[in-house]
Amino acid sequence: MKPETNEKVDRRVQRTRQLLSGALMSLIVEKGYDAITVQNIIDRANLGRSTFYAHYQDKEDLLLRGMENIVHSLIGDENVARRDEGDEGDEETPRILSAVLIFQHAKEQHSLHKAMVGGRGIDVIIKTIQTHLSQHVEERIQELLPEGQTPSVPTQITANYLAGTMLTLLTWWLDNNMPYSPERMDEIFQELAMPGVWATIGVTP
Amino acid sequence: MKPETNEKVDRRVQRTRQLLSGALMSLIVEKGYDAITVQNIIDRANLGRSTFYAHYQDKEDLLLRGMENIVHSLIGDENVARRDEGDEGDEETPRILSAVLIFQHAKEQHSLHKAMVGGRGIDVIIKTIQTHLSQHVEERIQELLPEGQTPSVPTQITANYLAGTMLTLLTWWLDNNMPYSPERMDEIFQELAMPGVWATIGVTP
DNA sequence: TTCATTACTGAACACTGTGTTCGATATCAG
DNA sequence: CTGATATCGAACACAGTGTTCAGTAATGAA
Repeated sequence: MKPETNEKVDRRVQRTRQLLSGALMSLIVEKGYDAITVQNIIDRANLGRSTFYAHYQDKEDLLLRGMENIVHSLIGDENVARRDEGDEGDEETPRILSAVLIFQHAKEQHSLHKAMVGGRGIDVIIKTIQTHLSQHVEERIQELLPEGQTPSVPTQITANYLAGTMLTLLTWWLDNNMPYSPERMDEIFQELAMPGVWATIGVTP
Repeated sequence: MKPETNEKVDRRVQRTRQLLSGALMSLIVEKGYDAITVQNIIDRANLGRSTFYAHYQDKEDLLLRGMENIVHSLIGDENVARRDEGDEGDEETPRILSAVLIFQHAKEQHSLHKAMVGGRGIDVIIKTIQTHLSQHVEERIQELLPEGQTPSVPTQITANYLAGTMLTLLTWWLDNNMPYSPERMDEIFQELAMPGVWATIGVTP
């Protein structure tokens, strides 16, 4: 409702939201999303029941509103908002999606990642990540596409395919206790997933 | 007949299980798995509450035990148990996974498919399908692998990748109201996913 | 047909978790 | 200081779960 003026939020509100969000995150790692009750959350955060419902509709609402942060903390901001460029230096192989960053990040915070996307992950989270990644990839493809050329497969599908493959590999890797290095996983990703993409967009790296 | 095998189940038992399973399936299509209560199921099946709990632990138990049928009805028996062979005739392009059958099947029963794997699907079902498909694919890859050759990527990963890609595409297709024909989707699948696979196993189709 | 066995019935119950309400209390900004 | 706003927490109504048990019905074997 209020664009900018609304910066006069009571300090208590910010603190409350942060406590709730933090409580949820730590509980997710500990016992998994499904097993968490609202009572657990407010106990952990030391807040009253009605306070919780004054801020969020339910457990899922809390999860969803904290999603931005979660996605960043899962995938890494570098990847999420990689409008930057870089890749300069060597032109040799353009990168559409740098799997290595994601796998490295997952290794650092593997408890969180495992709770979120491994095993019985939280499907809302997975879908969101998939959507973000997919969008990011689609933009990258558009950039790489030669002038006026039409790929043999709609870019939306290709983007979706790449994002999905990324998550499939990540999930497998986490479920199997990270048996290869992030660098190796990136190699595998590039080797399995990319040839088809290069062919469809008519670029030979 | 089976002398010893404990197949002497009361006809009522079979009928009961079938009613419950059928009730669950129709309810899934109607309102989605999450929204279903045990009460809904027994109302639809016209059975008593205690009868339900005499057979199954809970809603998920019912789902899991009926899974075999479900997976078959989703993927199509031809694909699930494709130990057959065929593929004779033309040797031209060996098929590891025939996506066209799956997409065709999904089109015929798209309400069920959508409820199961589209949008907010049932993750237990998706995981199960992924596992079955992945196993099937791994066997096919082993068959195609030239004598004594070691692929550059572990076959388990490749199989997982292919099954995951299949499901990613299928989900996208269902979520977007099947904008292309099953045949076209199969083409896309072969074009995007397979080149990397051929490269890693050292086969050029 | 008879009859012991096995399966289904359905109401009652205890239990867990949800989401709301409201008066009392604490903390805010000005 | 003061009025506005946020939190507290107990109490409540509600929905769904899973169990129990005495009564009833169907089954299959003799």
